[in-house]
Amino acid sequence: MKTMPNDLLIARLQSHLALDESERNGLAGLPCQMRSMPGRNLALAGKLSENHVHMIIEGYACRYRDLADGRRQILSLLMPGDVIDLRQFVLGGMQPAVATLSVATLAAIPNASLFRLLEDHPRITTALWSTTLVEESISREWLVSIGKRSAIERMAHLLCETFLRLAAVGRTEGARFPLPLTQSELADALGLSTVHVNRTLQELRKSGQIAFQAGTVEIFDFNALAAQAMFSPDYLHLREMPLIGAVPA
Amino acid sequence: MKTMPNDLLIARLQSHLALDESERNGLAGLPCQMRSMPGRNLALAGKLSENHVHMIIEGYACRYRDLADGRRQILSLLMPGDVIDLRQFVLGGMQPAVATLSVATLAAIPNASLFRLLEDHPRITTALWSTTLVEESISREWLVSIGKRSAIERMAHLLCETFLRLAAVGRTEGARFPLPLTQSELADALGLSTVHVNRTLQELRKSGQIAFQAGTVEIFDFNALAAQAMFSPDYLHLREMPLIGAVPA
DNA sequence: CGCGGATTTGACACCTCTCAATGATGGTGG
DNA sequence: CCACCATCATTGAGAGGTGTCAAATCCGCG
Repeated sequence: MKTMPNDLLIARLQSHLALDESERNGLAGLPCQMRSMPGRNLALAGKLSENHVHMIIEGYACRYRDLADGRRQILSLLMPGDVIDLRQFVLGGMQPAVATLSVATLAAIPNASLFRLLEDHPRITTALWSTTLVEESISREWLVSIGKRSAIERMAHLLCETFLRLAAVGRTEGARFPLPLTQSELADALGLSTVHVNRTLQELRKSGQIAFQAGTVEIFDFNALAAQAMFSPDYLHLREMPLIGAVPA
Repeated sequence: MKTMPNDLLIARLQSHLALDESERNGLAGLPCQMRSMPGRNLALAGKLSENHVHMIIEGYACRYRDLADGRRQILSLLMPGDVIDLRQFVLGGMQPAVATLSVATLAAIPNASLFRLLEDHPRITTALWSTTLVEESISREWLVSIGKRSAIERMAHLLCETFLRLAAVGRTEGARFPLPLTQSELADALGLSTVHVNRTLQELRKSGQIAFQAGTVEIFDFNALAAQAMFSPDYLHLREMPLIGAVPA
C-alpha cells in the first residue's frame, strides 16, 4: 500500500500537469536514496546531501524564520511530495531555514541524474518548476490568510489547503489526514498564539466541523469548512479536484 | 537629473550583483518604450503589452488579492526598478493581479531583445533572476511582519524596507523618499485597518521617528526605526548598504 | 466654491494575547 | 509495573491591541 518514492514524485508532478508514459518511466528510473530524520524540530541545515535534491516522503517539515526576540514564523509547510531544495538546484541562492515537524523520511536524488532526465524531457522541467510556482502561490495565500482572515478562518483555511495537498498525492483516507503538529507550531504557522489556536480548534470541533486528535484531522463537511474559510482551491493549481464528501464508508 | 530607464534597470541589477562594462552596455542598448499609466488604482491586467517585459520607472504599483467579501490584501509593493512580469517571461503561468498605486510610468522591453541579450550575457540572466528571488524573499518577510510584528513594528519595518529599496536605485533624497500611498492602501499591505494605520503613523510622528506628509516620508533615525521594527536588511540581498544617517546637509 | 476622497478623532466592542494554573499524555528509569 | 518528568493540551481571568462605526475636518480638484 506504500507508494514508492518515485511514484510519489510522479503523483505530485501529475497533480499539476499530465505526464506521458515515457516521462513517467523516466521519473520512475530516477535513483533515490532514502534518508530518515528521526525526530521533530530538527533543523535540516547541513543535514541534506550536497548535490542532491530532496523530497519529503513521509512526515512534515517547514520553512521558518526566527526573530531576534524569539518569536518564530513558519513560512510554509512541507509535506509528502514536496521538494525542499529545488530552487537551489536551479538557481542557487538563499532560502530560509527548514526543520522537520515530525519524524520524517526524505528521498535524495542526485542532481546529475535529474539533470540528465530533464535534458530528455523538457516537460518534466516544466512540471518541476510548476511545483515551485505553486509553493509561491501558497505562500501568497498565507499572506492573505494572516493579513485578512480571522483566527477561525485561518485555521479552517489551513485545514482545507492541507487536505487538498495531501489528497493530491494520495495521502488522505477519506476525509481524514495526518497533521502531527503541535498547537504551538500551528500557532507559529497561522500567526496566532498557542492558547488561541487551542480555543479555535475547540470551536471548530464543537461546531461539528472537524475532529482533530492524535495528530489526525477529519473534516466532516469540506464544502462548509471551505466556505467559512473563503477557501477557493485555484491557487493550488491542481489539475483535478479530489472527490470530496462522496466517500462511501 | 532623471535617470533613463535603462540606467534604472542597470542600477537595480547592480544593487544585487556587480556587472561589468560590456554587460552594462548591453543593458543600455536595450530598446524600451515608455508607457504612462495615468492614475492610481488602475488594474494592469490586459494593459501590458504582449511579448514585453515591464519595469516600473516612476510611481508605485502592487500585487494584490481580493477576497470574496471585499477585503483586499496587498501582496507586494512594486517600485521604480522593479520588473513586473519577469516570471511570466520565463516560466509563464499564474501571477496575482497588479494595479498602480499612483500615476506611474513603465518601460516595456520586447521579449525578443531581452532574449538576445541574455544569450550573450549569462550573468545578466542571473542578475534578473536574483530580482525575482529578492521579491520572494521580501514576500516571506512580509509574512513574518504580518504574522509576528505589532502594528507599529510592521509600519516601521515597511518604511525601512521601502527606504532601502528606493535608495538602492537612487530614488531617495537624503532620508526622504516618496510614498504616495493612501492610509487605506497601507492598511491593506500591512494587514491593519485604516484607522489603526492612522494612529500608528501618528505615534511614529509624535515619537519623532518620521515625518510623513504629502506622500513623502522622512526617516529621522533609520537605525532606531530599524531596531524598533527588528528590521535586518539581509533579506533584501543588497550588495552594499546605502549610507544612512550621515547625509551632510 | 462645492464636492468627494483622505485623514483624523472619539467611543466602544471584541478578538486575540498574556500570564498562570491545571489536566492529559507519553516516554523513561528505577 | 509504576512513579516521575517533560511536553502538550486545556481552562480561566484579565489586559490590551486592533477593529468597527460614525462623525468631523482637511484637502485637492473640477
